[in-house]
Amino acid sequence: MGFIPKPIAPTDLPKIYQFALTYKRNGKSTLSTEQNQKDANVSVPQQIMLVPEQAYVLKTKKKNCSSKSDTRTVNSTNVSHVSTNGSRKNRKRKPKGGPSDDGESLSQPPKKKKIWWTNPLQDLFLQAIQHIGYDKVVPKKILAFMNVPYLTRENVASHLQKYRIFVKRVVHQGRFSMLSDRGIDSMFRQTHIKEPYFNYYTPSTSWYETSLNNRSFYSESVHGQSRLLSEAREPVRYNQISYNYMNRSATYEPHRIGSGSTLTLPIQSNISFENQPSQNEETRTVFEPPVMANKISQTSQVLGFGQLGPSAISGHNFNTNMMSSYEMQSGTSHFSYEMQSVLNNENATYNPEPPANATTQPNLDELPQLENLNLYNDLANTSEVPYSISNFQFDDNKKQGEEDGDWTFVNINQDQSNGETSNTIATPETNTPIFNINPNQNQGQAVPEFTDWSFLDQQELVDDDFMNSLFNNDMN
DNA sequence: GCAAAAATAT
DNA sequence: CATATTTTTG
Repeated sequence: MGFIPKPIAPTDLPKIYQFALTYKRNGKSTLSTEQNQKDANVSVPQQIMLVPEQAYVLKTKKKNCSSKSDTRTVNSTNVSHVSTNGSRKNRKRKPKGGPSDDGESLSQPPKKKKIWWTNPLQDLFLQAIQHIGYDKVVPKKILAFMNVPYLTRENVASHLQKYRIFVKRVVHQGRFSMLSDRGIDSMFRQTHIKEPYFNYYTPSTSWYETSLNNRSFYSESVHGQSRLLSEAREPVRYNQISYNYMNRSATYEPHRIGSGSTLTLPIQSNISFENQPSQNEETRTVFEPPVMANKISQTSQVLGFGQLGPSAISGHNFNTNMMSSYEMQSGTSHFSYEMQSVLNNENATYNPEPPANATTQPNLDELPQLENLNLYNDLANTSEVPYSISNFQFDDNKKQGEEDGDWTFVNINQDQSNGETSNTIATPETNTPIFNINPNQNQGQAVPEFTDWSFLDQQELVDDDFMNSLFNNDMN
């Protein structure tokens, strides 16, 4: 006869009752009218008025003994669970505000409306995380940033929980050694894309798997080589994402910024160092270009994978993965641009601002072009591993995990003292070389030559890893 | 009936 | 607040 939007309120039931009553009396259905509702309100039986409590009882009973017959039972005490699993908790869940037996409970719907995380909401949510910083983000801050009236802290907390689980899963799966927040966010956002034209992803695949398998977000390898070894860098493409998602993702794409975007929301994350594995909390200098070129021997730290063996593990330290986003274009690095933004945000503390006010666009012209950090320019001039330009010392305080197949930070050492460049990957704690990563060199007997380069194909290694080394480590 | 999402409890 | 558990939804 009609529709009652969920959640069903107790006051909706008289209407149903009215329909039934009218039908019974007149032998036909009647749409709800003012008159009908008035009639209903005076004649609703007590049982129906108590339906909310009933429903709870019934639900509980149904779960245990699947008794569906006594729909009239109110306030049954036979609600305790019959646990078939001894270890399982067996508590009764009370609706918030606890419905009492009096009629007052009827005026307070015990259920909250279920939040539907639409794409705009989701975007805002992700922007909040980006703005606050992954390691500092808490529900309350997100809530303040989002400034959506009907959202509660609980809503946000629940969603944040899901987000963190997602992040953890992505990291653990090890498909990518490092992901910028752009990568993570776009993947996470995929889960909430509901528009039909996005639905050519395999429906039966869960959203994160779909995202992980969707390699079109990442540029293909060039010249049949690992991208890692190539200077050519294709821009990340967002072919299948509508413009409003692109806007957020291409945070540092200068030509796109401000060009009629619907989402010019805060683009810069506040990089937090607080949770970095550093002994002190003092602000560290993360950038010092002039030193780099003259280094003979240097070490940087990147994420590695299970190939490194059981010792190369860590917990889910993901704080640095959620850094500012950026986009590389072929041959042209925006890396220095990125660095400047990092510096700008170095001491940023949480400062909730309405998204509309948070559109800080870095001025490209004012940014020093730190050519020494132009990763891909350097790559163009070397046949060696791209992280050779890293001269940041790494922090040895990384936690070590237990499992094989997990990821960890590893040290990548470059030594040029012999006139030749040698690179090794080493354990983070003792800097013990695990293998030689120079294809044409063998760095000593203790270090087996490394031949399996397949892991280099797995991810957008270079920029992220390098960034990671910047944020994690003191300057050399 | 399952799994994901969201709500709610701890 | 983080996380565990339950409920709702698709």
